[in-house]
Amino acid sequence: MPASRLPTGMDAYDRITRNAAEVVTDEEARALADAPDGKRAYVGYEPSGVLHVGHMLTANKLIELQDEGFEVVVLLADVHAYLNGKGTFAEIRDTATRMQEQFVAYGLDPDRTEFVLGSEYQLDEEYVLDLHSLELETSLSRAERAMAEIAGDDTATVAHAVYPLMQALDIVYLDVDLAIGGMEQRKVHMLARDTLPSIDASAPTCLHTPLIADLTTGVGKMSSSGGLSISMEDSGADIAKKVEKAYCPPTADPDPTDNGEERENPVLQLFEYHVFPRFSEVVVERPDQYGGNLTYGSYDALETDLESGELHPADAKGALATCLNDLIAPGRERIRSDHD
RNA sequence: CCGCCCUUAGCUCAGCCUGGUAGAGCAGUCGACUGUAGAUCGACUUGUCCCCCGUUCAAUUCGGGGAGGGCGGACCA
Repeated sequence: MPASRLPTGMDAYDRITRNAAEVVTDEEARALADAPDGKRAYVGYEPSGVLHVGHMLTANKLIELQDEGFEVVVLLADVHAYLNGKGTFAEIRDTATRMQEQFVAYGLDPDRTEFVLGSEYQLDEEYVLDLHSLELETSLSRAERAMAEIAGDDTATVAHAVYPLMQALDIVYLDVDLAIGGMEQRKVHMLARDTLPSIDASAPTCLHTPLIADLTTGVGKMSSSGGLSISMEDSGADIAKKVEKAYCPPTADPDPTDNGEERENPVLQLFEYHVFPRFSEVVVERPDQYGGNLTYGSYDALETDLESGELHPADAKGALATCLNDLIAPGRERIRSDHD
């Protein structure tokens, strides 16, 4: 497994915010970057049996933050998963353990990562009363809007309204300075920033990672339910097949669809957000017929070559599949041995 | 609590009035064409017709009940 290798010449602020879609606020992030030691960053995940690229994208950021001196907390949000209808409590608890193992296999240092099960503290009387206090401060429609990107299209339940408020409280109870999440978390985090002062708690700084576009269309975000997604249980052949099918015009900025929907290039996104943060060098194997192998030390160089036509998408895809497979292989081994 | 509308393929829906177990678009799969994918052609696949009871030779279709969803009203001295 390659260690994360950050480009030289970047200051702490640049490294902390690298590949972020958004930071709230910039000033707060700069303050954290000035004195990162002992500061705490966290991400909460609903336990699921198998990590997918979305989990790994935020995990990349956690690994980088560890290297910057942050204390990293991973919340295995079993109660949240239960509130979001992900199964019985016993089932969810079981998957939490496996998820933790996969994060470690992926590269989170077990000695420097605090894994916390939500139910360890979220059912305490003090927590529940604080939660009710936040409920008093929050309109139903605000809570519902915060959850819109998280809870599918199913009818909103009372559980869904409570869910984001618990996320806000978690930030207090886990003593978090920097909340990490995908862009789908932004409304939850904004809600936390708005309402936490009402219980005399300080609002967190937030850093949001981009969402990888749908693999086959480049539209919207990759979902584990709908289209293709890449997960830790994929075999090398599975990954090769999925990457093969990916939408990949020779540009980082594809034209919108006929319906006017914005499109991204998911292959380039995977290079940018998954491959280069973890590999210092990427070798693209290319038949002599087309010019032989290419080597890239940065995402920008690869993007430039794809745009110019020097790098053909089919060759880029081959390298992408190889890299993704290398990233996933340790976790896949972990899953396999669990099944035995 | 009262009333109205909805529930059929993965998705959006048609069909039901005038019973004979079902269709379109999109999606998906495969092929052609591009050194990837997409676009474009060509072919193909898909269903406890929400559940229960009843009428009938026969119910997705008619009747009753139930569940889930949407909307409106009432209550809120």
